[in-house]
Amino acid sequence: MPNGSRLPITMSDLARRAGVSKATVSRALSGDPRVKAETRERIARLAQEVHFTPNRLAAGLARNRKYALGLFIPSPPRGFSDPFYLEFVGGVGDYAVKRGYGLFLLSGEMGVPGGNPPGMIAANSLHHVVDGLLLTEPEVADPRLGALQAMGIPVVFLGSHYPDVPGAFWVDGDNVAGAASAVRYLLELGHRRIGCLTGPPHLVATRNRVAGYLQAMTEAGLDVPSGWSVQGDFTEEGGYAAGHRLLADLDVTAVFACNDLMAIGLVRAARERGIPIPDKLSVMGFDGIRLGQLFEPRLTTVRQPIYTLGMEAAQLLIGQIEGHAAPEPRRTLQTEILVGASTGPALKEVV
Amino acid sequence: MPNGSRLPITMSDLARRAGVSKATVSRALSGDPRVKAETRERIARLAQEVHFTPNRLAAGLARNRKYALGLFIPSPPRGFSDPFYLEFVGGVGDYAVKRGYGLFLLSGEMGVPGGNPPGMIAANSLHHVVDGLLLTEPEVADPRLGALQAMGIPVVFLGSHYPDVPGAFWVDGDNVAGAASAVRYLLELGHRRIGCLTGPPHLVATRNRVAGYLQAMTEAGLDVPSGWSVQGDFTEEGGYAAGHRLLADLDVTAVFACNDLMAIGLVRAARERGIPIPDKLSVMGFDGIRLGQLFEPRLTTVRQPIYTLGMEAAQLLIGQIEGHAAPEPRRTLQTEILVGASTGPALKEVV
DNA sequence: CTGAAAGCGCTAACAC
DNA sequence: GTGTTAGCGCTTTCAG
Repeated sequence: MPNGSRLPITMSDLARRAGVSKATVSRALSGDPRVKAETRERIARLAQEVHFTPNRLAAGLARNRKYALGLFIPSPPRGFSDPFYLEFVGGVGDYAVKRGYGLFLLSGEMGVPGGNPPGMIAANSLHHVVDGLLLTEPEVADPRLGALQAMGIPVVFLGSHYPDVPGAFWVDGDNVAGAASAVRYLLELGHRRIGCLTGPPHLVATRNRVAGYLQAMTEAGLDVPSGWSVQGDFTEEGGYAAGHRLLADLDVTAVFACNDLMAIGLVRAARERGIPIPDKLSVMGFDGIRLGQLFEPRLTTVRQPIYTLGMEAAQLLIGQIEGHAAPEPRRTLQTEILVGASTGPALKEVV
Repeated sequence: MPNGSRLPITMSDLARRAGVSKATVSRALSGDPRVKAETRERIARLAQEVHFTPNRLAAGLARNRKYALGLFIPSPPRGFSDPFYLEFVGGVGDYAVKRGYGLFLLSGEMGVPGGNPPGMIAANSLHHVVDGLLLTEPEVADPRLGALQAMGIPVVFLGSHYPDVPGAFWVDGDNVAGAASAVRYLLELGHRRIGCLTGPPHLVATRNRVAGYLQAMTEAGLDVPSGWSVQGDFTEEGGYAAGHRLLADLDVTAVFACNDLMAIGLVRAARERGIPIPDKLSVMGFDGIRLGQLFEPRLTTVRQPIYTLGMEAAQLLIGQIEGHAAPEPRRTLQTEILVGASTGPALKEVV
């Protein structure tokens, strides 16, 4: 029980008991330097005693604020079912609450400016629900950004933009460098014929990871025949299907998959074709999801610091909402390689 | 852009344009039968035209409501990382929004009545944030229920209670019957020596699934030596460790694991011990998570209708909040068996 | 059937 | 330093 009575205690109650006005209580509690230190402390103590907690809705109404961030659930099949997002949500949530914000779960398409999404919230009532939005999976020339900017709603993306949008805020793992480091790791193992399992081309993540792949290959002076790249869709099933296409005639000794789920699908396809992993084919993923570490064989992958990304995203968003200019509206965090059992040295090639 | 101007249009604006009072607009929009049908329609049409959306915070303030449900993230390691919860969240969210509620993400312990949770929200400000709570993973004699009831906050659990709490609301898959059906499936395959990989005894889910296991075994006239049951903790690692203990001397031909994650760990342990699955050991899980279907071998399991559970949970909670007595404050949904490749016929036993 | 007016709990000028 | 007074946008008596 927060207090003796049934109804929660209000600021007026507190003011009455403290023998001051509501305004003073409000100021005292918000640390306004104008109230005498002594009164401020007395009020603070009293507030503690009676377990007073301000009503955020009322405060929000008066200040035209919601004290809530909206978090869009990525559309299926990826969704939160990608354990990756949980960690992200954890980072966002922990930081948001520290700053007095709640986290609203949203979903739906909201691709079109005026369109009402089918899912968890109507785009036009976003104003009344949250102060700002956290979006995931940016697309190339993402239409959501412009729509939201036009509505005047602060947005931070988990994922960078392409082409670059001047006013945009985002946090991201270093996809290009991460992918390049993955390929370099495979190169060190002696692989030369390295394929790439890409994602949907409209996603920025795909673009950047493929760019990293090509960059590392080029650096190594290697040619990349078009047959070495096949397109998946970031799902396990997609990786499986694309894997079969890629492995139809086994022209590569290693594959860099643009995410872990596809890597897993690829392994399944390889298994069906009797290709032993990692003996005859090395497979590397990207993300570092837990499933990859439970999988047999444990996936070698590029791990992103997703909890931290969540914290930073929330920080950026709240900064934008509260109007203190962010020193840098974009943050790129470094990735690291997680070595599993899905990669191994290249066979000596018999030329 | 929701409307021409920058600021969202308010009810007063609408009233002015319609040439009526705010009160009438409010009544018209809430379908109050007292307003003349014609005026109501005129107002509704106008509201459409100008893209009016009521401010839920203001409405909430006036009616002492938040129009938000709180959803507690289960504590790690299970968390949302269990893909299962995504589906649950989807069900909850879709229903909640249909009824005009948002979904707030919460986390933290809040085990103790007065205790402030470390996570995403302070227990004592719950009142100001949500109208009701959705909790998962009920424990035997769950302390949270009493604390929340004392605070006067409506609660619905995903999972039944034990011992039964009269005022409690919950939805659940039929754990007892589901577990029993799993065991019966193994019996049909010819297994007689069937082990059980249990969960933490303080969870109701463990209790019920083990009860179902024992029930089916007893029905079949089979004895259950204590060595056939080992305790896990609902994680993959726990299943792996417990699996090694269980398989140290292979006394069973099949194992029913109380959830999929543990079943996966068990398979890993069996693999390490050179026990082929399903040839020498059949393994069955519970839940029907996607990971189990991606796993090699695909897991035979008991699938719960979790999206539906989410819908029903939200329905129960909103009913409770809005004060219309639920016809039945508990709902048990049936499970179904998903046949994978982790189970097979029992070896003829050489007696 | 509709309007006027009083709040919901808090914040923010503006006084003093 | 602190109190007074208006609101924030909506709901809800109470009149009429």
